[in-house]
Amino acid sequence: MNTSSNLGGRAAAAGPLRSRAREVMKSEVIAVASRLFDNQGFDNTTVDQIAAEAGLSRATFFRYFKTKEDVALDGLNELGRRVAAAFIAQPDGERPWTALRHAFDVITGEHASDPDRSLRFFKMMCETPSLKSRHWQKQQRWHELLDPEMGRRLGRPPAPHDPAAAALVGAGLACLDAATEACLACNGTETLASLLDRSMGALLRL
Amino acid sequence: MNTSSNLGGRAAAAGPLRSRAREVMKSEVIAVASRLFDNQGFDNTTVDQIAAEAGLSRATFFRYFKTKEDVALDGLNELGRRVAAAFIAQPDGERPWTALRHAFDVITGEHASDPDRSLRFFKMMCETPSLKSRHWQKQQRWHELLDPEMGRRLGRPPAPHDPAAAALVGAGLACLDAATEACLACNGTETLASLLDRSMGALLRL
DNA sequence: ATCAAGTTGAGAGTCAGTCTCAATCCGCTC
DNA sequence: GAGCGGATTGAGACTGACTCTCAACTTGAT
Repeated sequence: MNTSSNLGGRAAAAGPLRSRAREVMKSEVIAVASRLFDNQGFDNTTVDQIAAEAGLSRATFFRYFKTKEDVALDGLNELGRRVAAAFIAQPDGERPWTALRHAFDVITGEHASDPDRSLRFFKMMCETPSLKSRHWQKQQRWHELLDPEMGRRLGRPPAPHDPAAAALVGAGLACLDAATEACLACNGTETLASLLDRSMGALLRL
Repeated sequence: MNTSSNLGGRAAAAGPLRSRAREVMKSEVIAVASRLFDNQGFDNTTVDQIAAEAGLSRATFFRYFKTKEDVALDGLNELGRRVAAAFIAQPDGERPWTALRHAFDVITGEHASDPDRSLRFFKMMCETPSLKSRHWQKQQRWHELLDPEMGRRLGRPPAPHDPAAAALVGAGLACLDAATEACLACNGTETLASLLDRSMGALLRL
């Protein structure tokens, strides 16, 4: 239970760059927590337990993660950045909706690379309201990155408070959610990519 | 601080029908809480304070409302039911997207009937992540009512795990959110209805 | 060697939400 | 009108997430 030797060793190994050490710490905590979440469920795992098994104090845990949910959702920030980058990288000739669909291939690709892990994650999220809620919150922050590019692609004069760009991005994210739910409902027998094609395609013929 | 006289009086007045008394109690608590939220902000108001001012114990408060957020969002359940009813009431000849837009007039009407109160509510929600989060959760439950009707209107053979209906409803709700944000951003100078027209109209030409 | 800045653990405190238990209130029956 | 049974309440203990403060320690630069 005494963690000082652990901490000393880890800090020495991480050594030079503070930010690097921080990332190492984070991913170790995430690894420990993921195992606990898988074994006992998210709600049945306390922060004290994660902290104890990862070898840090509860106070330090909250210095690394704002909330318990954030341990499980750490990847979403970078994922959002990657989706935004992919969106911006789409050719200008592409229609906005199609460009957004292609940008989401960052996500479908992530799913395709390890469908089992992905499905387990979806399942945990659906069973855990607080997690789903926090997931949505983090996804909402993607708007900050995606809306401006969507506005640019719509090519309108920058209307003062035009909700069109935000509406399109929000609709895209809603399609993503619907596809995710469907993917979970059919237990992964259909790919996320094909379900997303159907979701976003359905909006083409309103 | 002693509330027994209050309670005795209220209970006696409510008398015959239990469920009626329950509604009266709820709306009184909501009134007290709304005042506190307006004056001090949502996060700065504790459940103990609401309970004390409304003349009931904290335990009883949680028998009436699952969470503190639910006091502020009590109306959403009935609002969802009304939107669903309006959606079902649209003529079958209407295109699904247009029918959904018209169903949302239940909400735009609510906004139009008291724009100031509505704007204050939007503002509190935007300033309070836990509230926004819970609002989204409650709105997600509208899917249960809206998706089947949307599926019916799409007139497809009931595909096993087709995400189309959920995607359309989710997209509609995203447009509603975008319109709400825009309405708050322009401080109510544009009506929610016109902003919703622009949001949902933008999806017609993808 | 030392000094300053950053990081940590310990521990107390706040608040939401759950649970149990005893007291009370209600309508009902005898 | 006395008592009975179900429902509602308040009191209070308890859990767990999250915040804050403070003293001890580590690290890197001097």
